[in-house]
Amino acid sequence: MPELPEVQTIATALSRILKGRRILQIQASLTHLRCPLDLELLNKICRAKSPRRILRRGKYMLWEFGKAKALLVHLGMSGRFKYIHVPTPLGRHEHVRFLLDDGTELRYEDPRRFGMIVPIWESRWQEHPSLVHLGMEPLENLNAQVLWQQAQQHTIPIKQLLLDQTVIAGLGNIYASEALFLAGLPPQLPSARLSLAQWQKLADKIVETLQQAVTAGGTTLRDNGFSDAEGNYGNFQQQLHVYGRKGAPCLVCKTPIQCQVIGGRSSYFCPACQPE
DNA sequence: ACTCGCCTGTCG
DNA sequence: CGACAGGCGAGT
Repeated sequence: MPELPEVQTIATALSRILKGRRILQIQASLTHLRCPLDLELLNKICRAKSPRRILRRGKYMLWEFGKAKALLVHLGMSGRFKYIHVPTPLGRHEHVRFLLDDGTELRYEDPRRFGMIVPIWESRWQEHPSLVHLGMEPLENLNAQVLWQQAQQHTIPIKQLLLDQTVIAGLGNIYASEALFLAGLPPQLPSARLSLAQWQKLADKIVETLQQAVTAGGTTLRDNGFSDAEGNYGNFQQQLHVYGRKGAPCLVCKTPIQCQVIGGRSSYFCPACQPE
């Protein structure tokens, strides 16, 4: 479940690894992840080339090889990259190999196969259907006024709205819970009921949380096992206030943290610090 | 706006 | 051994 900070951390690590390195060949042991793997086109784009840059948009990564040549990569639930610089037998879920020109390789591992690696050829990547509907980029153009306006049209709980990628791109379960805690807002509050001032505070806390998580290199928990392509773990788990802390005392007021399913997702909050 | 299907590891 | 989480897109 990599969210924006984890995807950013991975993109940064991949940029380091691929800088000045050419991709010799892409191999795959499966025909599909979430989408079909078009090996032929993937190789056509990447073979003997080095990505100009690796960008992130929401939870997507873009490996840009040219104006109209790119790989669109999403890690789904369990996708990760591993940098292999010592001969290592192929793991059961290491589905895609990127062989590099110095004898090292990148492997894409994804037990649940919800990720995607999609070649974009001869169309601007900005227009790809997966990207075109994404909402605001939180670290670039989060706008409380626009959020407040959009929220007027929704009846769903605020926590659920924060996970809607067409509204804000890149937030997932961990950081939505944390931002709501810091803003003092209960996750079940109907979206349309937030005042503009509350949206301004929430937007600030979203930015603050994500920036700190990027600085910490993401969040590594037992159930996500996150590490970047170089095997570095994140540190933000030490700064979590509510996520995964059901029954534990609130770090501010010692009230036990509650967990409630909202929109089908576990939502953690402090009933005292986030009153209705 | 809700439901389903895609998957496998982990938990009860 | 069954239930379930969980992002996203397609279908209703």
